[in-house]
Amino acid sequence: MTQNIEESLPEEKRSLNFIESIIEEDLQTNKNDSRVHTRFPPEPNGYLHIGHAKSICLNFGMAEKYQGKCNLRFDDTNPEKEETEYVDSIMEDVQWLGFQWDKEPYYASDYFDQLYEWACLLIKKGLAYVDDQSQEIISQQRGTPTRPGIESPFRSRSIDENLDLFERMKNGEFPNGSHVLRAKGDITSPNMHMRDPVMYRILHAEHHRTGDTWKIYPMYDYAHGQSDYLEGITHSLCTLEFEVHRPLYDWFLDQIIETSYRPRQIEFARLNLSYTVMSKRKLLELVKNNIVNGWDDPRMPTIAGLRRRGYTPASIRAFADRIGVAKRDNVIDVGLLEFSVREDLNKITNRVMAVLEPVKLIITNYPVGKTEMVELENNPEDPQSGTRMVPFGREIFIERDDFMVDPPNKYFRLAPGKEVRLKGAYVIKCENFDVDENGVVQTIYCSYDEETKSGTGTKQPKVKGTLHWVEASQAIEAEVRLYDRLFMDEDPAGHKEQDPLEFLNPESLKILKNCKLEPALATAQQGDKFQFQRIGYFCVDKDSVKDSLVFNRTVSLKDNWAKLSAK
RNA sequence: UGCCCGAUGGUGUAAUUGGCAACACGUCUGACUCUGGAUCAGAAGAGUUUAGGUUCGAGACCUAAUCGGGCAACCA
Repeated sequence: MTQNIEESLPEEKRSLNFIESIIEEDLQTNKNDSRVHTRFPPEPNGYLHIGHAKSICLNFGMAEKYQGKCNLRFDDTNPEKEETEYVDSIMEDVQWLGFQWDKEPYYASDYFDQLYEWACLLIKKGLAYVDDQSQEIISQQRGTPTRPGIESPFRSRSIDENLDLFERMKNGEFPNGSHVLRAKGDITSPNMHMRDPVMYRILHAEHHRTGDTWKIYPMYDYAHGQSDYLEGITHSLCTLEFEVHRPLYDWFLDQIIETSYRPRQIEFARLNLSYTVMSKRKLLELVKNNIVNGWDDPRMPTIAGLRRRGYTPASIRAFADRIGVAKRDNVIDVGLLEFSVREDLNKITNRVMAVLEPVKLIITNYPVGKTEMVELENNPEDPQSGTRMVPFGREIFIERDDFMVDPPNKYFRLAPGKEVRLKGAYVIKCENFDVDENGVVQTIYCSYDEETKSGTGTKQPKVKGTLHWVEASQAIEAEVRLYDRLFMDEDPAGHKEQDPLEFLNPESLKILKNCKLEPALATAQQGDKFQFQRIGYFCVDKDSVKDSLVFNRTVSLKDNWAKLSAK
């Protein structure tokens, strides 16, 4: 767990977000005995994405900051949609992000008995009734946002009849859809959610935890606040679309609470990312249509996808920190996410040599058959990381991009007659090159100066460029997958007339087959992260097998040259 | 044409509760560099949606308008 920032910097007054302000006010007034207890309440019906990560960081973060607790609670009140598979992936993702929930995970389904009892209590208080009407009729009677509803003819049933009917619903005597339990709200309320909301529906379905014990299941509105109350939650943080549900959240609580303790629902704006879709439905579409290769495709904004892409938990937490929390709609630039990974990977990742699109380079005056070892720093940002020895020889590979027959003005790399430094080795000068019938460069011929060897200090001519390289005879081959953003439009889901799929980036995945890597990489393990010198950050994909490595590009290095040459 | 919420540089978030707008990303300079990365130094960019009002003083408070978002699952 991360250190409490306020503690380590007691004098520095950090500004508070609106949720922190509320919490600190509650702390000052000793509300709920000055406890802070939050919860992250996913429905186990899909994979978590970066938007959930914001919520996770917020909920667990508030608990950490104020020495409180945070529960993980599965909101499993709809047996038709929920599966154990999702429970497992959600737990994995939360822990991977670096958070640990209080005690064991909780489930709304753990409260089904209590919820049922409270429903009976509401009936006895004359505050709930069984409605025999169809879904369509009930919906019609509810009115519209601009027109009030009308009361159900079953609204005035006797308490005994309601109790009897509700019990028989529970016992499975009725088919799906034949009855519901409704709260007696105000059918004319300007807030649709107060117009006699459904508390229970009949569902003859197999629940992932309670099996076929229950034939009736509580609705979100009825279950959520009560679950918060049962767990001692103090601050129930959720997204803005639940704002209009808050009066109902409070209303249910009013009916059952007999203590001074009371949870409070606070809403914040959900995360939107540019060039990304975020809804479960649209993400599912990408998976179903095989536009991506599963939920953990490195182009997906899912936690699993980001993990496979090479994102670190720390980078996602830093991102969540930077974007802040407020109530206004927002669209965060994906660039900020990318900045956050680069920042972290730059600190922790070892530099290695990898040539993605190789072209052969022969140093004509280097002895035939000779190889030597040169010493390279593992990570200049981390003095503890040490150095390693890398083979160098007469024939090497360099990046095709790093040579131009007819270079523009500010090209710092290799060209006929030009000199460059080979990283960690010698300064070479391009003497000649071969092209095939299409004019594609086949081999580059250079000369080297033995006295320019790195680290010897004997002769250090000023050269503008330094290239990465891999010695040819000992190079290992690998597949490298270059990932880019999935959509070309800033807001792919924001067009009324057009489907997001119309904005797919045809180059979101580019597979390079015969990349040349320095031999030390042969032992790289799944998940290992590196900086490919001068190119970007890469990690070993799960598709890797021994002697056939696959690397994913997490993110490129910031490329000023690309910007320059685009001008 | 109802109710609820929101509106601060390109983006996001602040402004210690009324005292002439700060931070981060991005952008642009320059320095340094055996990664055109990183790092370092600096700059540009908003007068806070609009109109009234309260006040000596408003981004903060009040009223209205405008714009944006949400609400009519037996989903969460």
